[in-house]
Amino acid sequence: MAAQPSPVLPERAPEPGVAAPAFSPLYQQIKELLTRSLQGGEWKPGEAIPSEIELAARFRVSQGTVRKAVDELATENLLVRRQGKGTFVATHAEEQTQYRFLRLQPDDGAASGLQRRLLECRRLRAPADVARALGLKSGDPVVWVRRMLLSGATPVVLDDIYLHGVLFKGLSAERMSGYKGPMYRLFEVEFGVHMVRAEEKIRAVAADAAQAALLQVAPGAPLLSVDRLSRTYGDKAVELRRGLYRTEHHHYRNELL
Amino acid sequence: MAAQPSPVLPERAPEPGVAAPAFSPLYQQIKELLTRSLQGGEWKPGEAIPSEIELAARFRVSQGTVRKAVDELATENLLVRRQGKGTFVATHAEEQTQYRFLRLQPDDGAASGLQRRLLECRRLRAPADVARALGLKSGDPVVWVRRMLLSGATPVVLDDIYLHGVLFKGLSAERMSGYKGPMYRLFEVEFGVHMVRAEEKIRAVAADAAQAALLQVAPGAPLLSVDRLSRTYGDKAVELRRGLYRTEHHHYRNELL
DNA sequence: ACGCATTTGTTCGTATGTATT
DNA sequence: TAATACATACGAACAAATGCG
Repeated sequence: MAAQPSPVLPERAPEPGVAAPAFSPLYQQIKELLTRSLQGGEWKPGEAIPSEIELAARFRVSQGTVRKAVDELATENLLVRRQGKGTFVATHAEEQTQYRFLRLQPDDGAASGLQRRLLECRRLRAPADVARALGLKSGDPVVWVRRMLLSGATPVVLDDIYLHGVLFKGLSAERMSGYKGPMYRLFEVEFGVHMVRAEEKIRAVAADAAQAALLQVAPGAPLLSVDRLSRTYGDKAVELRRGLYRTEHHHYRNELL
Repeated sequence: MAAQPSPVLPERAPEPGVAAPAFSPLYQQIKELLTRSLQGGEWKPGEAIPSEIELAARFRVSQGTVRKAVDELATENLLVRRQGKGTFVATHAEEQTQYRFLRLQPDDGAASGLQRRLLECRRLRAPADVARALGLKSGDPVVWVRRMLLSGATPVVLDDIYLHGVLFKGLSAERMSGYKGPMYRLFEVEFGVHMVRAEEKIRAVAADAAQAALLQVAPGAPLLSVDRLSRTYGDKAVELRRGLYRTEHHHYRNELL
């Protein structure tokens, strides 16, 4: 391991006016350095990061300080600790729950078991609202994907997905349709884009004619509208997803802490 | 290391049937003891609990072990740490955000500023579904509250609230209408019931005639239906709340981690 | 099957820094 | 200024889980 002398050192910045932080605890600095390594791809999703001892040596801090930094990254779901094995970069590729971000559940507890059906996959220029959400300029290239999730024969979810055009350059219908497993896994494995968190805005809307036809409900039927903005390392927004959920036999579940 | 007289002692509980943990780390035991003290009312919401040093002495463990237990209770929002002052029991009575559990937001960022209007407050016998949710027998007494939240003159939320009848014995319309501030504060101050967490099930529904009239929308208009089950210490369910939200100018916001 | 090395998990102790009163 | 309380940081030891020889 390289020498890499002390991270940034507290060093009491002389802040006169407003009380800016201007200083952060050692473990926060370590956390920041770890995040940057994740962002830079030094360790890829699914891989193990160096042991706490190694990291402590590399950053010239104690094991306990590394531990606190790793703890926080683990509670934020960027890392996963496994006793006796090591600490691993979180991944969508080997997850117990199929859909980590999908909060929709059948009203009876049963396992979801949803089938995918790909409807569209096309490159187009970003509409104004999509561009704004993804931090692009209006007209910049994006990939548009439309797909459905079905429970048996009945449609349950209609998703319109807009992806950052540059990051997802080679994405095509062929590439998607040949794929088993969650979309976020494909993003990760094929494009090296790992989603770390997301934010959703939920509304009740009435189905218009086209949506009603696709979801096999009456026009005007109430649907749950879920706008999801997903972010990768560094909180960079890379996906905007507009979902319409049928909620006659499913519900969106949320824990309030 | 010290002899460690130990608080509860792991002591291999003789669990015959199911594979229970039967052992838990010291800090988990301390956490459990602290939770029990909270539940028993030894420290009330808003009060300070003893310092880490005192707790360490009381439980015969190190300060670090107490710290870890308190850390977890703080991340679960049961306790609030304040550097230099102490650790306090979380309370709804002195909160920055008015409604801790209400995730509804105006589409433009502006502050909510919702007015309350009490419609009903009555004691009745629990319907089967309410009883089941609250862990009561069908027909047991519950308090039913119906109220609205309005943004200016337009209704936004219609809530039907069912409360555990025994715990909220003296609750009446007079007592509520005279009250400023969030309902959960009233519950806490007047009835000693502090809500620690909740779980919501969200659907899109069509407004029936009565709901439409109250919320001033067309019959059949899409509404967000939010069923919330709130729990106090020990995860005891004490409130079932059925909310109907108008989402033309508001949305339900959720963070996915 | 057994033991050993590795890695994270738990617990203790101590010292020092920062915020509050 | 001093006392108190939480926050940070270091070091050490042992426990538990894992994987390998």
